[in-house]
Amino acid sequence: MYTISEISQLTKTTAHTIRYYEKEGLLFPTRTASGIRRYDDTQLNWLRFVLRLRATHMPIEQIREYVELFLASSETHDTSLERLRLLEVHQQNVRDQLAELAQTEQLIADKIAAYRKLHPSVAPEAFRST
Amino acid sequence: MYTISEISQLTKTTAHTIRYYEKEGLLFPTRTASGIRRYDDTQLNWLRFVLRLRATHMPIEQIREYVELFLASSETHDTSLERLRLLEVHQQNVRDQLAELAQTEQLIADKIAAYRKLHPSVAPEAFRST
DNA sequence: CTACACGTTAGAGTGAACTCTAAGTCAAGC
DNA sequence: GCTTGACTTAGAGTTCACTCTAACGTGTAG
Repeated sequence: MYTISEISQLTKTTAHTIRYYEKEGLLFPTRTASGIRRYDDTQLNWLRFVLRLRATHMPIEQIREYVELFLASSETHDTSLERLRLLEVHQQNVRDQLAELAQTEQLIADKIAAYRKLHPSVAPEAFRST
Repeated sequence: MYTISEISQLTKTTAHTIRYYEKEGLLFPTRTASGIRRYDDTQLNWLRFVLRLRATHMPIEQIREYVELFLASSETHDTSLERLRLLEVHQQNVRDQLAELAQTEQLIADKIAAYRKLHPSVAPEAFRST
C-alpha cells in the first residue's frame, strides 16, 4: 500500500493532480481510519493507464465514463461491451493523431532540409559536438 | 485574393480564430481602403502551415517567435539559422509525441484484444455491416 | 511532549486557446 | 434609398486541466 506522495513519485505526477483525478471520479483509494489515502498496486496500475490515456488527449470526462461503466458492471448487467466500444473510439482518435503527426513530421523535415541547404556547414543539432 | 470568410472555408477554421491569430502576431493580411482583410496565397499557405504546427501542439508563442525571426531577417542580419533551430526543436517534440502515441496505441490494442476474447462473436466496429 | 514533515479539505486562481458579444461600418441587390 | 448580410473592433466569457492556497489534522523522531 502506498501513500499519495509515494504514488506521486512513482508516477511523476503531483499529489495535487492525483487528488484532482479522484475528485473527477477517476480514482478510488481506500482510506485509513484517520482519512489518509492508501493506494494498492491495482490503483497504481490504473493511474498509470489513465496517464497514458491523458497523454493521448482522452478527455477526463470520457475516462470517467469508462470508470463508471466498470463500476456499474455486475452479474445482471455486463458493461464490458460498452467499455470495448469506448476503447475502440479512442483507438481511432489515437490513430488519427498518429497520422496527423506523421504528416507534419514529414513537412517539418522537408522545411529543415531546405534550411540546411542554405547553411551547408551546419550539422543537425543532435550531431554537433558539445 | 481572399476575404476572411473564404479563408475560413478553405482552412475549415472560424473567422474568429483567424482574427485571433492575427492579434497574436501570426498573420499579416493586407487591408482594403475601408479596412477589410485581404489574404493572398502566401498568407493562405502560411496559415495552413500554422494549423499543422498547432495540430502538433506547438504553442502560439513559439510560432510567433518563428514569425518574428522571419520578419527580422535582412541582408545584414540573417535569422534563418535560428528558425532552423526552432524547427529542429519542434521536430523533436513531434517525434516524442509520435513515440508516446504509438506506445499507447499498442496498449489500447492489447486491452481491446482482451475485451474481444470475452465477446468472441463481436467483430470490430469497423468490420460490422451497416 | 513537542517539533515538524506530511496529510487533509473546500474552494480560488492560472494559463492556453479559443469563442463570443455588442455596437457599429460598409457594399451589393432590389 | 433601404435592407441584408458580411465585415470591423475591443474586450468579455468559456472550457479544460490543472495548480495552488489557507487553515487545519496526523504521526513519528528525538
